[in-house]
Amino acid sequence: MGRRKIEMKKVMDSSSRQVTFSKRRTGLFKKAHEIATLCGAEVAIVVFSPGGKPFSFGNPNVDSVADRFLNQEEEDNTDDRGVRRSGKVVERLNQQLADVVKNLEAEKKRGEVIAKALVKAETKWGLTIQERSHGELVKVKQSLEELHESVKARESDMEASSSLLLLANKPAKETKKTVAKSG
Amino acid sequence: MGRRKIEMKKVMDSSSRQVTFSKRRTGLFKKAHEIATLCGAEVAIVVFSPGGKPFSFGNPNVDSVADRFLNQEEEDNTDDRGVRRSGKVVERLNQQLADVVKNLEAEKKRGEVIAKALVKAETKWGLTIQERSHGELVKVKQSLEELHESVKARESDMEASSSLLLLANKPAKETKKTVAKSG
DNA sequence: AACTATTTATAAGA
DNA sequence: TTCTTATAAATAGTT
Repeated sequence: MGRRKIEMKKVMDSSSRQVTFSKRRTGLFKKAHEIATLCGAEVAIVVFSPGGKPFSFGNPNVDSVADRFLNQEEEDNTDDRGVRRSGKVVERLNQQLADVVKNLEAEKKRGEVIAKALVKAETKWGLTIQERSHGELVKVKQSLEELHESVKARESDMEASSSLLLLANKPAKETKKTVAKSG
Repeated sequence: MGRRKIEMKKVMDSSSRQVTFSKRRTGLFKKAHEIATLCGAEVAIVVFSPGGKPFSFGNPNVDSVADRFLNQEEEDNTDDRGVRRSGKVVERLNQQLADVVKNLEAEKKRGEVIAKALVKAETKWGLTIQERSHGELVKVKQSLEELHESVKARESDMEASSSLLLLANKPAKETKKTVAKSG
């Protein structure tokens, strides 16, 4: 779209590649803004420049769109031809997933409320937040450590599951070993 | 860009709004593909149509770009002048968060591999994998989701704590800005 | 950063 | 929906 048509391959000159990136990023984000405005669509874009710098566009914002996408990607279990794969299993998993997500959303909100309250309190009373926040930080740290432990625990679970899978995958029909463990 | 210039406001006719969306989504993704190709840029786009249907584009793929973006944002705690905000505490917390997130990512991938393999196995062998593995899969997925959400919850905590810390350290100047961002 | 000659994207229309 | 086509926009090369 300019003085000449260009080949659709990587621009080799690093300098003009950067220029092209800047121009086109602007154009891309403009288009995104337009489709959002014209169609009431939610959009999120993340781009890394050739230099590795991140740029983002979001309407209403990147995070909310990303969350929405991730949370419902689980529902999308169609294959290339748009045919729904394995019914019940996926369906059940989705159900459980939905439950968990629901619970967590609630927790998340609770956390936000508390955080905001804290900040407000500080603003209003000018209290010695430092001490108070220190307590908070300690809690966070503890939680993180617990989480870390949790992750480690899960790792063994995963390995157990992997083994299971390997068994399941083998054409073997005789090896009816009692597949134990998971919790 | 067409027979007439149109106002940049929401198209009121639901039908033509859908048409506009389709056309522009195509164009948007094309542009994204081009900037990726020409500049070697990584791009991820998620769009929800006015009807609420999700569409995505990713190069190399949505998830990897999203991960890169999210992980990187956690690392970026510099202000406008490139000065690192609040020192050791936040730094440590960030470090820990990064570790956890890292673990999570690994878990997630492994989980996906297993899930896919399971589906394949089922298709290929027509075995009653379903029953055997169902319990396992459920547990794995559940664990992963719990873990994921836990991490998210922690992130909220982190932000809250960080806010408090920042307030406590209040250097007087009020600047936002984090990463290049528009929209 | 601007400036255009061209190429693209796309609003209407079929 | 898919294709056409008249125009508006984006942008490659230039200054």
